[in-house]
Amino acid sequence: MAKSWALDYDPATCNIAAALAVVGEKWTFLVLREAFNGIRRFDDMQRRTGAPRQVLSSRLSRLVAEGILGKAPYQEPGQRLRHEYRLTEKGIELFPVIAALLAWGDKHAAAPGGPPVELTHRDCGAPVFLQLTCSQGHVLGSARDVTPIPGAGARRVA
Amino acid sequence: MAKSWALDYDPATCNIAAALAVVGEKWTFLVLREAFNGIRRFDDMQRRTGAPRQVLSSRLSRLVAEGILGKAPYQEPGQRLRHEYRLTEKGIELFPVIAALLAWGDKHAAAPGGPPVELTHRDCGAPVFLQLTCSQGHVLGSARDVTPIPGAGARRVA
DNA sequence: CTTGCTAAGTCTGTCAAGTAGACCTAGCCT
DNA sequence: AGGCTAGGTCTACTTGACAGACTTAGCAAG
Repeated sequence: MAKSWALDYDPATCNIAAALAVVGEKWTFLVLREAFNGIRRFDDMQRRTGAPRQVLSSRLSRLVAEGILGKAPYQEPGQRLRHEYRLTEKGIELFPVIAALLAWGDKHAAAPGGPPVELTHRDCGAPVFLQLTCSQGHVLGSARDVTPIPGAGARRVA
Repeated sequence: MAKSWALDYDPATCNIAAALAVVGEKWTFLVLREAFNGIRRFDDMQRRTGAPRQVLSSRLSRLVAEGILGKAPYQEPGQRLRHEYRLTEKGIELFPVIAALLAWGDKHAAAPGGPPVELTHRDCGAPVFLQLTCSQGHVLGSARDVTPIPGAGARRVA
């Protein structure tokens, strides 16, 4: 690899950093994992993530403020009014991030005994995975087949 | 959605948590981003991520210890011996995580002016994106088409 | 040979954030 | 009235992030 073109561009504009500013904190991903598992209640979240209550409270508020989770009141019969947290569309679109972490974890950080959870296609039941694809329809085998190039919003460094 | 099956299983075994234990810290993703950009030297990393030198030092050591980066000596003519950090195969396989964050950031957290970086297919130049696919060849439109099920390593909660 | 420069760190003091555990509150149930 | 539960908040402690100065090795210029 030659000297990287990236050195000539300003990294401050990178949207990875922007995404991480919203969801990059330690417990946030675990909260999202549980949200994708269908967990919606504070105490279930707390028990399953192990996050301190105060941190969980703060992360949930943040995710609601960012529009990744919605907070809605609901009431079960004979119970008092409660709130539940559900993924919004914006939140659901974070799924590839979670799926990619899961795939990597299964391969490189797995506990013995096989994967504790598997993703399947709702319609046919077959296992689901992430694939790098280009708009010409080629399937890419690895990140080595990807070339990052400066886009419309790129700014040269002074 | 009915009561989640997930409540009956132990979340401690989840490989997402295992992955996050390795790469889940605040600056780690930015370090990886720069690594994928072809940045290999400490000072370039420091300047581009903005991480405090001490934190960067500690994150790089961690990533080397985990086998995600390799530290190799090299020498340019007329220069003294230096070290560079390069992604290992294990590190390269984290690319989908970065790509997923980038895609989400482009859509939901973008600065005006368009994406600062785009991913293209090395062979044909067309834009690259992540696609959820099942082993039957179906392309999934959204996370809603995915059903997580307990896998071989799942443990019921007592 | 002394002084300076650069890359790649380490050291120090300060301050924000995470953490454990107790406490609080509203509504329902007995 | 008293107790239970979900969903928090309060307090005190400990860890980690941070900025800025210092260190070290090797090359180079004076």
